[in-house]
Amino acid sequence: MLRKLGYWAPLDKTDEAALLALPHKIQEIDAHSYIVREGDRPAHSCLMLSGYSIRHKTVMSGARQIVSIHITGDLVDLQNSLLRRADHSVQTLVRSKVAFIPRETIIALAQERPNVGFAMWYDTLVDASVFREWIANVGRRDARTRMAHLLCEFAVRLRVAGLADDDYELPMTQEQLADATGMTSVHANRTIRGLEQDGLIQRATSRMIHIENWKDLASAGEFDRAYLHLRENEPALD
Amino acid sequence: MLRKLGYWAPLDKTDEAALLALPHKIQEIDAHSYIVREGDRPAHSCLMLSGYSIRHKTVMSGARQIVSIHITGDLVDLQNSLLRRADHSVQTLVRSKVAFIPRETIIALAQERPNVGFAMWYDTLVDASVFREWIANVGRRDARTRMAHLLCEFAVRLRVAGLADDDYELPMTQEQLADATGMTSVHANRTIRGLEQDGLIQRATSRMIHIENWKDLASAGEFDRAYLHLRENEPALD
DNA sequence: CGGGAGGTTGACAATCGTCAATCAGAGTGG
DNA sequence: CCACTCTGATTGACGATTGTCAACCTCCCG
Repeated sequence: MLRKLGYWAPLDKTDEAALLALPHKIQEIDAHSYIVREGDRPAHSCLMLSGYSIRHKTVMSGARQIVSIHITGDLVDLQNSLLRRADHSVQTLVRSKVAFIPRETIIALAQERPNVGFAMWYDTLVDASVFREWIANVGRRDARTRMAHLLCEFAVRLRVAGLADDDYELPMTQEQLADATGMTSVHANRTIRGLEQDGLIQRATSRMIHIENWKDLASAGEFDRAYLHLRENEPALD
Repeated sequence: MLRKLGYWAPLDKTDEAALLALPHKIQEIDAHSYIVREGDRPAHSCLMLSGYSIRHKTVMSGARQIVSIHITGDLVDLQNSLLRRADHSVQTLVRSKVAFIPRETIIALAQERPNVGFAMWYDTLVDASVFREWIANVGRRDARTRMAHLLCEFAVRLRVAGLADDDYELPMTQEQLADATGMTSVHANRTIRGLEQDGLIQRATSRMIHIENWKDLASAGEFDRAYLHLRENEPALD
């Protein structure tokens, strides 16, 4: 479970053992519950063992912006817990299982085992790369492109994590999709229907996405997976 | 010079000495030159010794999005150099002095000296927090608010670095401001003139900004410096 | 069967982009 | 010192994308 960290950096057996030996508390969390709230001083980091969560910020006018979406296996809260004060909230999308790990033990482990520290640092760097792509996404692409891009990103990440094939569950309401892409829920609806009507995706229910035509969807979303910094031997989607 | 890292994490004398002993090559770089291009595999990280630089991405339609702006003292390129492949470009805004440090020596130092490694990791975490704020900025705020927010961020960062007081140089064209805030240069012009006409800022030339009324500007920009994760004893701007 | 959350649709308005022209200032060569 | 040129700033008219408001629908669940 905790081994996703080894994805980029080489970890030996003792590193892995040390990770697995980290003290942690596993908890089932209801859908739509907050794990961390903006302004908190969280004492724990957390790892998604199952389910999905989002990170979001609230601007003063009251609007919400989702800054990232997390799937099973993601280390969600390094960011908030290592910095002292949470600059954003973390919330589950569905009922999820989450492992909480005390902040100090993570820092201590990073200092004792440089390999592990580097792996976590690398994870932070990849996170930052995704953030940069999202800035470009909301800043410089139109609604249709943004939405297609989000669907592509989600598909690739689920695939890499071994959680989906061509069909996948997108556990978000259209309002949440809108908050992630910087538009209104009405426009999100029109946009996603547009993609469906053009034959790029199919939706069995509003939450189940089937990618009809990966090439066209990726092209509509101007999607290039380079920013995810996957391993080079990772198979392409189509 | 290299000591800004000690801002957040405690570094002892030997850590500082090790940082200063890093092999590096100092270079003067012309205005508007690329330090790294998207797609490169850079072998060096760099530190701004003087001047300003930006990081930007280009979307397929050709539009450009600036994802961050860097000032003297910033460690600019940890992101690109540690990840193997640059997902964005780095470009100087003005003639600048830059120290290049080989990627491997940084990684080695981080592993030998956990304190230094943690300090650099922390720097990455703060960078990521700024990215998140920018996602919210371009995703959920209107043009006027975005522009005011950018001006506030720049003012605070320059102030903290000891590089400016109430007046400061904003070494960007309006087209670059537009690329940072996700609008067009025409709209950036109208927006910044709007702020000036409402008495929030004054401009001696188009590059010299004087903040007339910090409270109103911060409020117009919905600016809350928490996301910069400054030290708590950092004095407020006004 | 009723209630509620989320999805869908239409009419209209506001923000912002596009295109194109003009202006201002800095540097350059004669 | 002056014409020339180039880049960036400024402005107006117009159009496109996206937001707002409001209604209605559909499905799920107790």
